[in-house]
Amino acid sequence: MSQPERPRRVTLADVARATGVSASTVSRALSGDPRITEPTRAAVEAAAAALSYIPNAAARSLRVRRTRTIGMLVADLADPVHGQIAAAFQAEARARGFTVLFLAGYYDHEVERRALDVFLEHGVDGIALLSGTLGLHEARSRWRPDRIVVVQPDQRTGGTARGRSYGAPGVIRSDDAAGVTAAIHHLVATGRRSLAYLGVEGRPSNGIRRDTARAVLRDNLPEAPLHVVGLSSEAWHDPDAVALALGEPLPDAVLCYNDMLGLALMDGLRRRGTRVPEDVAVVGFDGIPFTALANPGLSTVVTPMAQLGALAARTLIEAIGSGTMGPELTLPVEFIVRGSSGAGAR
Amino acid sequence: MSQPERPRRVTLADVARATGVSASTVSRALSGDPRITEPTRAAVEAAAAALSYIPNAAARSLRVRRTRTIGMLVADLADPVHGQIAAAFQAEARARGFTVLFLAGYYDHEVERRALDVFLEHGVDGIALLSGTLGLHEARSRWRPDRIVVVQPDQRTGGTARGRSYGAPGVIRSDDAAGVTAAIHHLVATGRRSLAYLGVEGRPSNGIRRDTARAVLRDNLPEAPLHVVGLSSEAWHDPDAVALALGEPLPDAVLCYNDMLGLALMDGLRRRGTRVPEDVAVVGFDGIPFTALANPGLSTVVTPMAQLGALAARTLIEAIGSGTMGPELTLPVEFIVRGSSGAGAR
DNA sequence: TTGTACGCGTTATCAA
DNA sequence: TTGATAACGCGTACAA
Repeated sequence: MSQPERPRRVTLADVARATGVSASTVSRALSGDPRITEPTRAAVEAAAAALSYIPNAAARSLRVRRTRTIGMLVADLADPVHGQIAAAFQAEARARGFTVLFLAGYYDHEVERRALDVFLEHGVDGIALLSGTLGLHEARSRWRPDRIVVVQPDQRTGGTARGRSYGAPGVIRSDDAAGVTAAIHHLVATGRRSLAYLGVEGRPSNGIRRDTARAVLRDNLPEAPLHVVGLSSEAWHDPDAVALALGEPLPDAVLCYNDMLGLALMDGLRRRGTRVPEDVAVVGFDGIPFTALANPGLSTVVTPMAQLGALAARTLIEAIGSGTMGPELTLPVEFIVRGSSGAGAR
Repeated sequence: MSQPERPRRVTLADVARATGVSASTVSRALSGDPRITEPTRAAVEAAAAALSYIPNAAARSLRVRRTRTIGMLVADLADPVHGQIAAAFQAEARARGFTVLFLAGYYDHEVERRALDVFLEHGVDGIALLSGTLGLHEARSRWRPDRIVVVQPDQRTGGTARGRSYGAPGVIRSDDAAGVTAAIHHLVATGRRSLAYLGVEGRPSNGIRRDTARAVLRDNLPEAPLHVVGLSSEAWHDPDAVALALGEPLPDAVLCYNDMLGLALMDGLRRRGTRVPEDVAVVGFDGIPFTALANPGLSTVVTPMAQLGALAARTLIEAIGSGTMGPELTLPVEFIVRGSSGAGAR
């Protein structure tokens, strides 16, 4: 009974035949063309439903040269930060009638270049770059610059001077520098005197966080320069190694590149008997939900992930419609103090 | 200088003109047809590169009726479990030359139905369903049953008898029942006597975990039936409420539907002064990385997320190639004991 | 070994 | 208000 005679897809012509009109009438009726008479439209719609007609997106986009599809290049779908931004992006895009094609780049330049090609082959109407190694500059040299947005780029896009950046349309970023500044101020104000920065090598956003931390600390505590340590992106899987990487003597406060590293550091310190926050204060970055559930809670700079994603989609889709890309947008971050950087005792 | 004169896309014909051959020769040369002479191929490739020719996927798929595209319907991209599975799925698909179109369903049936339509419009070669409310049955009634895989379905797909399931080709699942069984055995064996299950309403996989827990407990501790509590999917944002939901008197062990709930419960108990694991043992489910970093570490049933995703992609793509869908596959889970369910003291 | 001709399913133009 | 026709860019059967 389940003969493999592949059931050829129902087309406009089939609906036309069933209704007794021409294919163009069906096309117009289904696209809501106002000059189709009401009974005709009703008949067409009934037939389309009865045959469960599904329009062929390939044929349409071949004809109209638009796909209502956006390509989003994500560094790593398994990363909660990227996942949250991607989810918000897709939700906003969907609300505006766009479909999102996701590709992961895994911080591999070759993969990312290839992903761009895939987007172009599929004729996307716009492209969103989320983290990763592909610079805005390179992407824009390969395709229409007015249809690419970048979320959270390196500080080197556009000019940047101490957190104030200017002139890079299509860039949606969070104010990492302000977040780092707040964190350092907090640590110094609560009596911490030897600060370290635990970074992740090769992440574009690592640079601005580290450099800002260094600069702010220099302004506030000139005699004790920032101790900088760089780890691999997978380092947080091994808490002991993370704690060990800090070296001796231990600093009394550590700002981490992201929350996972912060959580791993807390665990590593705990395992060697160092108390957080009494001996060492720990601050993370990103504001993933688990920071609130940790014991003690992890102080962190909260990136507005949902807004970043939604705003990126909105900006891109409006640019697709209008032909001009909106200006660079910087969203504020929030620094949340929790137990991991509590003042001394408690 | 940046005149908006849209730079018409380079086509096969353009490359042909530049090379001085016909379009079909270009097509053959670029697709590696063996009967194209070497110098011709080289010339074509040079011209294609020089013009930065990008093939038009819409035109191709219109012609060959294949897109080498797979649609994956994910319940929630922001959920770490789904993100991990999706990432592995995409990686495997990419390695086999397929592009993945992701859509999120947010556990909304209407949205999921619409997502299916989008996939069909785009002419995907296959569909993967990850969690969500859309049953395998409904999906298969709307499209080619032999090109749909489901990851982690409700236990009601196919027949299931105490963890043994049979006869549902295209289903890739983890052995949740075995994981729950191991967890309950562990809790009973370490002296816990009043057990509770903290579930999430409306999640397909909640049923099998809860029912298995109840059945296994009945077999092992008939005099103390499982205390079942159902929470909303967002409940974990409020740790106090989660702890409160357990009621009085507190059970001495709680199995949670997922790790987020487990982490929230630990935090909520801590905030009201209840000790984990001394007073209450807590066990999570999924094995997200944060369980290892929590304090104490959260015991959990580890779902093989990466394998689930990769295997789903492999199964689906092989079915697309061969025309027959492989049998149901159940991957083993691992139960990891950590501090949160330690025996009594420590 | 290469070129010619056709059709995939749609929409837009033009004519009726 | 509706229908016939052409074209979007590609792959392939057939002819050369």
